[in-house]
Amino acid sequence: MAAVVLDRQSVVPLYFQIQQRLSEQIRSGELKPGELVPSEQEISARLRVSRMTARQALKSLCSRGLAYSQRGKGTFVSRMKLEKNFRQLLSFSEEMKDRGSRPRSKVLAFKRIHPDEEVAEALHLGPAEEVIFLRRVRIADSAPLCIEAANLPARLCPELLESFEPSGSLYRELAEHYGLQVHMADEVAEASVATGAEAKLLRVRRRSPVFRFTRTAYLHTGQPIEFVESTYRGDRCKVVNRLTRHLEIVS
Amino acid sequence: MAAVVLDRQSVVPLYFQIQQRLSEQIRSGELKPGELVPSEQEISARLRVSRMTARQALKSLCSRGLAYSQRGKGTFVSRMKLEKNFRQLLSFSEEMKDRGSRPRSKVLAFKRIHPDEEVAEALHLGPAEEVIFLRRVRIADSAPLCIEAANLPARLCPELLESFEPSGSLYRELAEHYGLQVHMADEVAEASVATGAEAKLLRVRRRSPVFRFTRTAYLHTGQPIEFVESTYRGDRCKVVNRLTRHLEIVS
DNA sequence: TATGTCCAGTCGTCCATACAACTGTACGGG
DNA sequence: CCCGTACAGTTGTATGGACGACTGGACATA
Repeated sequence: MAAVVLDRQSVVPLYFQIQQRLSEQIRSGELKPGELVPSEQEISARLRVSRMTARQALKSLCSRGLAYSQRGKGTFVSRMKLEKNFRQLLSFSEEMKDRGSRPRSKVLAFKRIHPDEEVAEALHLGPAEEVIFLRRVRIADSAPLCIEAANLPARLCPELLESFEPSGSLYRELAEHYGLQVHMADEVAEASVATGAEAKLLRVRRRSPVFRFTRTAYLHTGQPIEFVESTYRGDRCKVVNRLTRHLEIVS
Repeated sequence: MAAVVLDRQSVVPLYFQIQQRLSEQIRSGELKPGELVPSEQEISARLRVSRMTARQALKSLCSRGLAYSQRGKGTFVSRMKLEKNFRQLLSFSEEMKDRGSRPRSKVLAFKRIHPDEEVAEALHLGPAEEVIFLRRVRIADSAPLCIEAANLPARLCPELLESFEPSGSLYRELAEHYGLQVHMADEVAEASVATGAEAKLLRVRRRSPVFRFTRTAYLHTGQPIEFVESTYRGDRCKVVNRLTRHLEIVS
């Protein structure tokens, strides 16, 4: 494995090339869980990079959960299950594509409205600011999966009503037309049962179990871009999460 | 705000002191959302630290979601709602304490058993390895909140049956007695309705909405330490999550 | 006016080095 | 045999410097 070559002309940073190399070795099993990963010094010497660069590569490995460091001992490959498929922020369309389904939508409403207080608050709207409102039934594998009602600040996507085909992917439209990249979201999930109206739209029996989600999505600046309320069929979805124990140092 | 003093003798790293200082200024409103945070150079000059140290402070601010950096422009205070109360990995006891309730437990079972296949798989157990099994009804504010069934590898906490008072905090026992720090967990949540037996234990009506959680907790080495199945009353809990859009660079 | 150029400010990457703190092992003295 | 010391290897922190890439504005030019 020694015959490593870094491309020093590449636009890809050195530390990232190193991190990719190590990731591959971990995934392929060349480096097994619990084993020692090459030390900072070793990487530094072997690849002729400074220790700080080697260190940056190892740190990004750790932050991705593939390894962990112990002061005085070294850096080891994590025994974690997998680092895949854990709850990322995906749009409905992306999620379906991931699962190999073709997403479809039935549009119930698509208009510009004055939001209620909760929405205005969540989106940090000024008084009298309007939102684009989009309510859809989302369909996967020919059966309804959820009812979704999204609100977006009209100020940030003023031509959405004209340019967007409302059964398509909203996130893609935002990215391609307005350069708006959704970066993260806060989500609240509740367990509940379907109302009569919901049951009809979702084609389940009344009082069937459902998830109710309330989600606020943000750009990387922290600017709120979307507020969504959705109701998912309980029999067709699970919520997968990775929780970390972020110990606050209390000084 | 210039009269800043860093304690260079402290065990607290310089970058951390700087980060704390900036966090405070953001929280107190001295630095407002959207505003420019002191640049790396400015911090470096003002506090007489190297630029790398200033940089480390800003980076940790960003990773905590309080700020974001833009190449060529600067580092800005995030417009994010708050950075509190988002889903950390907390034990039941910790969570209750956070909310100001006194947690109680009714122990239904506490014994050493041979696990079924699902549990053995999740905990990476060898053949014939045993687990400590603990099943409890968790009570908050004098009313049942959930039923929780935990499995721990007996190898890692061999004396638990003797030393642990099973209505207490399991995580604290693990930390204090065995030096085992839970670091993260993967969790699957489903929306469902209570069975007759569950309804009785939770004191709700049959077919009331519930969350079913399946959680595997890990040490920072990735070693699985706990596998829990629990059923929460849907009317008494919400799941709050922060999702990030972790764009993989595809080379 | 419109356009292109230059420049200062900023973050991203990378280098070489140094010391502190911690771990595990080897060694020697009691 | 037990215990402390010394030492080599590792990560954590910190310094100081360098260059590249990008942004935004000032300025000159067409």
